[in-house]
Amino acid sequence: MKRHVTVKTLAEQLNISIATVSKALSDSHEISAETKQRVNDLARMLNYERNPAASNLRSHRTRTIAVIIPEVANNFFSLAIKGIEEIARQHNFHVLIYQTHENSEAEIAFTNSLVSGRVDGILISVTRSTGNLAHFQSLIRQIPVVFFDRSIEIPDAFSITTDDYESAFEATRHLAENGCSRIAFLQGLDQLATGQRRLKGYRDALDQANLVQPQPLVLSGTDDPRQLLQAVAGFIKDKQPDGILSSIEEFVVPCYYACRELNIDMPGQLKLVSFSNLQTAALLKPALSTITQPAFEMGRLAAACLFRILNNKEVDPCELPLLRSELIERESSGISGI
Amino acid sequence: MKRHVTVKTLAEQLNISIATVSKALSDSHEISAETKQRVNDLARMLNYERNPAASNLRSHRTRTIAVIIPEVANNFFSLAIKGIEEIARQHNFHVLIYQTHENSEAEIAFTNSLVSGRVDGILISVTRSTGNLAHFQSLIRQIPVVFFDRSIEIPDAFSITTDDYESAFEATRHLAENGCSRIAFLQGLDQLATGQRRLKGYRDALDQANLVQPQPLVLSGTDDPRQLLQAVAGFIKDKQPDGILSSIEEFVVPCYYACRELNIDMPGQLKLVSFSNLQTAALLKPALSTITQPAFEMGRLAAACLFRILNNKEVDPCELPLLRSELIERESSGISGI
DNA sequence: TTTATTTACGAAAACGTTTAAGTACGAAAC
DNA sequence: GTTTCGTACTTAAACGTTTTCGTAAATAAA
Repeated sequence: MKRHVTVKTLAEQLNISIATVSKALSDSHEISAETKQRVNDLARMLNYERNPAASNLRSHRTRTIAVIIPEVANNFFSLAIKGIEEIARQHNFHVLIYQTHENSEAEIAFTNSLVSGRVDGILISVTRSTGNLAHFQSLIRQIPVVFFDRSIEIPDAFSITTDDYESAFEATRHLAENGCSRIAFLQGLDQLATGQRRLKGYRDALDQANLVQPQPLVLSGTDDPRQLLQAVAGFIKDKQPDGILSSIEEFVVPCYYACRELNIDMPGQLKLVSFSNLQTAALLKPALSTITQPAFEMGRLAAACLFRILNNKEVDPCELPLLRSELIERESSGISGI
Repeated sequence: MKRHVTVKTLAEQLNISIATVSKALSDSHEISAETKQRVNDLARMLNYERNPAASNLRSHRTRTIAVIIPEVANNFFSLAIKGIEEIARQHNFHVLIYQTHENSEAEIAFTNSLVSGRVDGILISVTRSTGNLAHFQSLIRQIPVVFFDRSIEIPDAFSITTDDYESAFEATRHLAENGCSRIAFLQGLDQLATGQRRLKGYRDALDQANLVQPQPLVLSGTDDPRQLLQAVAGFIKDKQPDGILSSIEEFVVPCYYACRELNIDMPGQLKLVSFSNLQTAALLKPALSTITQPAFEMGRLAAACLFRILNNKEVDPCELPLLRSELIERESSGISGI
């Protein structure tokens, strides 16, 4: 095991001080071009890599960001991570991943463990049960934070979201126009502003189409994914909707299975539109109508926003763009048959 | 902005030395129960979080692992990450994510940037074009590395893989038994041992069924995902297979579209089985027959293996379990119609 | 010529931990 | 009664950078 090469090694071999080496490596203007050249050459030759711990400790910068999300194994979030990682790469930053599994206590534990200088900034899509605003109030005062998709309502918080209200409104109207009169809403994000916006879009569209039911047709999400099928099947059997707008992708598979189980023809007896980033939406039977969020673009934008903040550029929380989702009408919400 | 709380703060308030504080926080046997109690109480009260950089620098341990994969936005890898993250959580470790996008130079750059003490260990699923064995030879001597799924052939390297040969063999036989005589293989991992094993399973099964063609029916993957549809459609049109075994999930959507485009009835004229972790496989039209790898379990296992190594437990590279994939026969490889 | 200013570098002090080595004290061993 | 030992601490030196401040020489301004 040969000795690890440090700035000291380089300094000794070149007969200069470690300060000069350090400055040369970070391309300081204090150092002559010639010296920089010599240092870089030797560094390359000896495969020198600066020790990140020492560097972080001294400089209070980590070149690392954290991404906190409910689940990695989800089409939306994995696409978002892809976008985030791409931007981080451009800035030569490292990316830490944390999954909350919709557990808001884990979320708090993660953020707490991050404020002590492990990362320079945080990108977060909160748990569906996140309610502790005070925690985030204090968090965003300690470290740069950008929320994406699932944000919470804090003034001055940076968040990148999509046009939840408009797309839910449009999808609901689309169902109404295609003949649905009992349109249900599968809510997965009850407590969140994101979920509330989608719900409001749905409600307003119902209102406008004069389809408001005496009893609301809204199903709240369950925590246990294994119970989802039963919950959805029970809901459909019970409420007999002829149209469904699902606010999260997780409901899609249960909906399809429930229809098979209950012998319901989709889209004949029941039409479905879902927020979803399924690559196979068009290949399903029937092809799924989706509200497709620009997940990749959201990841990129959220990360870009964070880096602007980290680079001390002016960012106005109120002027962040609202990304547009796309309603893609396919068989599941169209006329029967193919 | 109030002063950050460090061991020094705690030491001063308790009138003990910082060494005692540090040892108390790490539950050293040198410290009395009473002192530990006092330290921990104060730490909690002041929201003390140990500075990771200082800790890493001094202790040469980071409590961080890196995961290097081709893509996050892929059902197999996102499930694997989920498993990895779960195990890392149990050990209170942090997880860094790096995407290579199948670029082996990026892979080398990542690993090089990691050996200088940024992480304690690496989990990697290599690029499909990874060929530089020497690089990995030297890497595994510098830092604990565990390969998963896409491994490379280095003696003494730890790798967690599935029964690629057997499952490819079985799937091919399944196609043959269901009447296919011109069975093609869509190769996505040409250079890798993983891909070679799958190819061999396919070939041996063809051989056994006496279905070897004079001209091999093998399509190599392309680098550009946008060209995949054209490549697949061209291949099918050209070679006229009546059965396809696809070695990666990326070929699935192109296959379905190609069939539509070429007006080929699946499974009537062409049957398909693919390595895949699609959640919607059963809902496609026709439902997709898959070889489903235990991605989540692989992630867990690979991570567990890495932690055994990090904890200096004996691990014999040759005795690592071979995980079993599951062949799930559905409509796409079955009899026509539903 | 004298006095600023600029350029290129060095000395040394951080950054916040961990840990090796040392110490004081009481209890047990002889 | 001395010696040994274990317990519960302290001291001080790392770990490998970055950064502040200082300085000598060279150049420009006066």
